[in-house]
Amino acid sequence: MKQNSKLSLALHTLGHMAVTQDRPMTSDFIAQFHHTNPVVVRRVLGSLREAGLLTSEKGHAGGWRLAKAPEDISVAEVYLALGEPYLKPAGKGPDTPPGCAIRTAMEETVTLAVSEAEAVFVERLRTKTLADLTAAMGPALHS
Amino acid sequence: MKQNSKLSLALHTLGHMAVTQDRPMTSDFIAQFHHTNPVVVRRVLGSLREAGLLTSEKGHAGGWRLAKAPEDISVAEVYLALGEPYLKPAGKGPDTPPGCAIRTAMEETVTLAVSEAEAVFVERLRTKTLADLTAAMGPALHS
DNA sequence: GTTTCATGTAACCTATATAGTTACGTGATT
DNA sequence: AATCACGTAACTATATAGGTTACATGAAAC
Repeated sequence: MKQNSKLSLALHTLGHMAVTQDRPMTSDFIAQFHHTNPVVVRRVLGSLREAGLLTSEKGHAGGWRLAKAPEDISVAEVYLALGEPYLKPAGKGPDTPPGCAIRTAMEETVTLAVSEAEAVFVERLRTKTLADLTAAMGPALHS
Repeated sequence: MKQNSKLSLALHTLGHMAVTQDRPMTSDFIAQFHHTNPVVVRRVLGSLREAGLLTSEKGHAGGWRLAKAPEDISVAEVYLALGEPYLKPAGKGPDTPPGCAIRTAMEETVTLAVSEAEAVFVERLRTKTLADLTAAMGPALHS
């Protein structure tokens, strides 16, 4: 795994689950095909469960399942469920003095632009569902 | 300083320079009002010099100067000069297998959305110049 | 011409954020 | 009762960014 990898893991997992909906997926299995750790998988998917995108069950036939149909889950929902925007506002260190008007003006400008960019980002993701993505590739599904 | 602070430092500095254009500013002075280190200042401003936004001179009356008038420098130019987008594409770790079609499809979607968001971000910054920002605050300039 | 001042860079150190790991608990199924 | 899988806390490892030191170069002052 790497840096901004929560979204990557979440989408990769949901993509596979959209294709294989018959039985639940275990964290261990997911960890294998994403080359990461089961605990990390649980941490990330836990956020998605809280957002109502997944359900989890313990025990023998346990594991993770989609809580909704793939056509009812947009990529934006997944992104927002993780609660971690790509775009973080400029250098807002707590060390900001806090009295420099010039600095404040500059950062307000940047923060505003970031907000607008993020809105566009989410809007683009909102139009894509899991079903759209898996349908677009047909039966060529390995790994 | 903190995380994404290069842009913060660059804009803070250029803002002050737009107000005080008469004499050059030294890296030490800049480091003081931004609460950072002179070497860091030189590293960041070096990028701006390469982009043609600043000039630097050594020696007794040396330091940094704007290479253009404040009304001819947009915030976007500053951002682009730093060469480090806020938005980095999703988890593109080199560990990508590279053969999973599902994963690839998911990441293409995200990458596209990121590109569009970044375009909006730059576009917003393109309409703001240093002169716009310093003019908007009047003579209330401390720190 | 030598001293001083400022930038230019390389090399290294440090702090922080993030992912990975271990360990142990809970509930469900066999 | 044993097994399986999630739930979570606590710790470790690592990658990145910023900070620091050191030294070189060039320009102005003396």
